[in-house]
Amino acid sequence: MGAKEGPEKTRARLLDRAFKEIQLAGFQATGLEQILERAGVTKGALYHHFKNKEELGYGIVDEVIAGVIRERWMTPLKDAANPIDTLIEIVEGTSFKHSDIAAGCPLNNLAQEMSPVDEGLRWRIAKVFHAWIDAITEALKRGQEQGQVRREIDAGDAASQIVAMYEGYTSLARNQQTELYVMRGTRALRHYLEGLRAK
Amino acid sequence: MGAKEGPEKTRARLLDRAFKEIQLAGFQATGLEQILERAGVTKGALYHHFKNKEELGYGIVDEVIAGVIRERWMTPLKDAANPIDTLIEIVEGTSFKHSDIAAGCPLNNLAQEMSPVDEGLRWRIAKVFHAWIDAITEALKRGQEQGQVRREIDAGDAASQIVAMYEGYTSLARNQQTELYVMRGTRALRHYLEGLRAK
Amino acid sequence: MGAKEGPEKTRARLLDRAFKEIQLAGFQATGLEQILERAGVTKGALYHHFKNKEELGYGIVDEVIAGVIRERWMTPLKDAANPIDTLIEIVEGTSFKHSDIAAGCPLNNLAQEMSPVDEGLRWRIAKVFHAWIDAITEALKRGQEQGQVRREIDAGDAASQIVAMYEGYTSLARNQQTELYVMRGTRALRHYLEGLRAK
Amino acid sequence: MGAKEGPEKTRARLLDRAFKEIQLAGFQATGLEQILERAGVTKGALYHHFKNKEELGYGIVDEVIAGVIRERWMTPLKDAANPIDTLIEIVEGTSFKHSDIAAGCPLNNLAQEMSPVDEGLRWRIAKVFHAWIDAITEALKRGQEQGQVRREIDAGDAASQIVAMYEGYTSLARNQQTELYVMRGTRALRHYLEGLRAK
DNA sequence: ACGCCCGGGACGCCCCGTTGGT
DNA sequence: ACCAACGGGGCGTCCCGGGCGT
Repeated sequence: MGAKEGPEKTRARLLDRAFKEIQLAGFQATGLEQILERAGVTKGALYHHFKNKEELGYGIVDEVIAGVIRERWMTPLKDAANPIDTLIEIVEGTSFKHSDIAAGCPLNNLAQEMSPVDEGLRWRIAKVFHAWIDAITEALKRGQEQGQVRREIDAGDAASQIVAMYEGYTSLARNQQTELYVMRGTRALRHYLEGLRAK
Repeated sequence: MGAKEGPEKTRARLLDRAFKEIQLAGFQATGLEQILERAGVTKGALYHHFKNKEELGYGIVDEVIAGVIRERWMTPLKDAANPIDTLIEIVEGTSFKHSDIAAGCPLNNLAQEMSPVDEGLRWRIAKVFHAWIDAITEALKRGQEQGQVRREIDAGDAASQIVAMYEGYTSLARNQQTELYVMRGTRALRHYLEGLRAK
Repeated sequence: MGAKEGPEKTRARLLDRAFKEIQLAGFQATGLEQILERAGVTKGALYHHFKNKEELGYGIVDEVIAGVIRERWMTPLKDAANPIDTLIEIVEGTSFKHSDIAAGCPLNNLAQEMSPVDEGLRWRIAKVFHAWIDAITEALKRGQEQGQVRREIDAGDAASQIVAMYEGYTSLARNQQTELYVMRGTRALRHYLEGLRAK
Repeated sequence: MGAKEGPEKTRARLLDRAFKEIQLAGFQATGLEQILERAGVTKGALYHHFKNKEELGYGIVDEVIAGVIRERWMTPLKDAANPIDTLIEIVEGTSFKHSDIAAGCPLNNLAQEMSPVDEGLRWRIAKVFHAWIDAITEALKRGQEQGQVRREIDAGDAASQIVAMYEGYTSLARNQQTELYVMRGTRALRHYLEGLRAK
């Protein structure tokens, strides 16, 4: 089976595999059997760890996706010498791999698909978005205090702008399946970020 | 039955109602029976006009959604005296109604949900996005010729930026269900558009 | 359209095409649309000539299939100098073409598929079988009077035996899709028929 | 519920009931829901044991029908002192009950209905027919070795003749719904079998 | 506690034979 | 003779519990 490594391992396998499958086909289009098969786990095990598909989704948002965002954005920003430099680095690190372009941003994907369908999921996704924007806001505020970021801008507005642009371009790229919009997106974001620097 | 106004009317009712229901719950989560019931049309009529649910989706994209975008964006831009003024008007016309915020942009909603699930749908959505960006690009180019838009900017880049920002903020607002991101979005877009004006 | 040749022509086209399609896939598995398309006739026309699919089936049995049997068996037997010679000729005329083997005997096909499903159809098929066996019986009786057929055999029994063997081997061949059973069938039938000759 | 006797029991119930219903109305005309209801089993159970209706059909052919034929023909022949006596016993054991006449031979019924519709089913049915004829062939050969069966006949041809006659008369009887053809069939078969005896 | 097999039903989509109005 | 509309099922899928074993 591959299991026999303790329940925590099983749970992690489930979350990990479910996240990947859902990323490929969307939440509703992904059957539990499919996840189970790929994870090498049985239905009994799934329902031991999660009450239902919805709660599996909660786990994915709260643990997997939030983790991805945290690792990619929050952690680097936490102890960044200069938030703008760090943000540029993050943005420029965007993958140009075709599969990554087609994958899009997991948080936004789930948000768009599930927001009207499942209030609990919507709410959890909203929390992650909020935390994300908040982390950027805080970083920019610190930048303002340190004289690296222009004082007259509203940090919250700027953080929103960064996330909105990021999601907007990522969405476009995902649908168009072209590098073009990834390029335009990173360029536009860098341009915007440079414009935030204090003179 | 409520019909009896010719087949074209029936087809239109189907498309219209399907669009609305899908906008509320997403494509996959919306059952055909539900659409049928609300439209006051029978299953036979549906399958007379459309081969299957997928082709109904194609009709929605090609006719309904493309029509909405065209009406809201393309038509005003077509004979705009000044593209930037017109774009600002469009952007500022964004509804703050709670239901509209929760609805989001139908094109982007479908794009995010269905792009990985249905290639035919993805392709049709991509075409609409392309036409949309193209219309803005052309309008900006005309603005450049007429000395209303800064000559040094790339019209295509700017058009992408406008659409990306619009979709990004709309997505955020839809998930957060707050006016905040609509406000931030319109403000940011107006700011961006003003920055495109020739001095 | 190809029509415009009077209603009788349309009806004939319908029957003919329906017979062919049903022969290929069975009665239930053959959709009306399929028949209609191949016949180049519209649904309205079909329901003008036949009350429903069932009655179309009746038409096929009474007119097309009965006609085939009549032409192949009854007519030659009607004015046969020697019934045994004629029967042997008929039997040896069996086609070895792969498509004909797979087609089987239309009467028996319909009989096996539809007898438990549609009493009206069963009854009409039974009538055709009866007429068929009857024709052979009569021919054999004439043969007995003319001293060509052994007097001690029961003509009805022998006629049944001929039809039963014919249908039995045809069924086998159709399912096995091999010439083998056609060969064995014709050989066995000829052998049996020879055995009926008066010494 | 009625079950709770292990999965094997459920599967058997499904096969058994499906066989009976199909025997009454044909494969295509028999709805799964109908089978399920009569079997006292739910759809979930059905699709746990079988991939789809087709595979249920496979199960019926391979397990139920093949079993019936085996029990009725193969097993008695296996250790028959004299194959001809045994065959006559089998043939004379044919039921004259009206419901049995109308039922016909399950193997031939399925063969005629489904051979052109489902290749997988056709193939499986063909295998059973082959095994059936083969068993008779072997028995006759043993009879030849033991001096009970005439040496000059071809055992394979004779076996085919037996099956073809059996199926032919059964078909006729099923369609005509008369004992007449069962009588004629058994009489003809006995006559034929007696003719095979070594003098 | 953890995992597995078997089973449970509710829909989901779609196809089919059919009927009005012209 | 025809187009448009009708609506009943058909099969299959999906998410989910319960009983057992370990």
